Amino acid sequence: MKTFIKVMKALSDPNRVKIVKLLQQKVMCVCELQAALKISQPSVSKHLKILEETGLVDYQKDGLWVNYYLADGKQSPYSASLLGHLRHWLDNDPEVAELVKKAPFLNREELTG
Amino acid sequence: MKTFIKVMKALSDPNRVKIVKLLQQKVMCVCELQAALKISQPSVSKHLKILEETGLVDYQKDGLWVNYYLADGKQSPYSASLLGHLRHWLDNDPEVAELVKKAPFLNREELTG
DNA sequence: ATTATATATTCCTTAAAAAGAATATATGGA
DNA sequence: TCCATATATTCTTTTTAAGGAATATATAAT
Repeated sequence: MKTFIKVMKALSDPNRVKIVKLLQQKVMCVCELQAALKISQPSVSKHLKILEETGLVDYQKDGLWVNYYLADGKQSPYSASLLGHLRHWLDNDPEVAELVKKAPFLNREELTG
Repeated sequence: MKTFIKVMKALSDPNRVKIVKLLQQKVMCVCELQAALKISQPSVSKHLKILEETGLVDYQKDGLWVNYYLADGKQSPYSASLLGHLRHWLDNDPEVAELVKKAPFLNREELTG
């Protein structure tokens, strides 16, 4: 029950769902997600931690950058299933569509200059 | 996005998830759910309202009693999908298993005597 | 070593959710 | 009409979650 609730809670926040939809487009660092979502950097980091703890995202460090990407969901069947559905769910949501459209142009080099 | 978040939030509470699992067994009135979950009657009513607003459960009045049952989920693809998964998810959860086992013996006549 | 910078953590404030007690509503029966 | 009862709603309190500001951590470059 606990792990199920955790996954549901993780996906009960619009910003976290947006992060998932953004990571479907490409691997992103914290600063790129921050730029896309227009919320503070600490807030992004905290959301990412929650997503990571539920097996929805994973990361790999690369120097100063931390690259986040969607997990394979093997950690729980709930994560795997929801990640699967979210591959198409919400694609028609205006806010999500907007973010997805801009995703390719997010560039950590430009953001950090 | 809003309806998706609503469904996720609705299923982010253990008592509401338990209600869903109980209603998989049979149609139940508020007092039967209350007896099963061991929480207050107002609390059960409020949980049911949340589940109903997200298209997860529906009800039919029968005199003083209100019979709740699982909705067909047609209200949203998210509800439908989650209700589908929950038909087998959590069946091995100890708490859920216990509730499910006792469900057949919940009887509104005995509870209300 | 010192500095710069990307990210994580802590702290605090505010908002949202859950619980029960008390109360209201509605239906059925005398 | 009056009473009993199943459920819904309101009110209040407590807990949980989200946000940003400030701070800490870690890595890279000079």
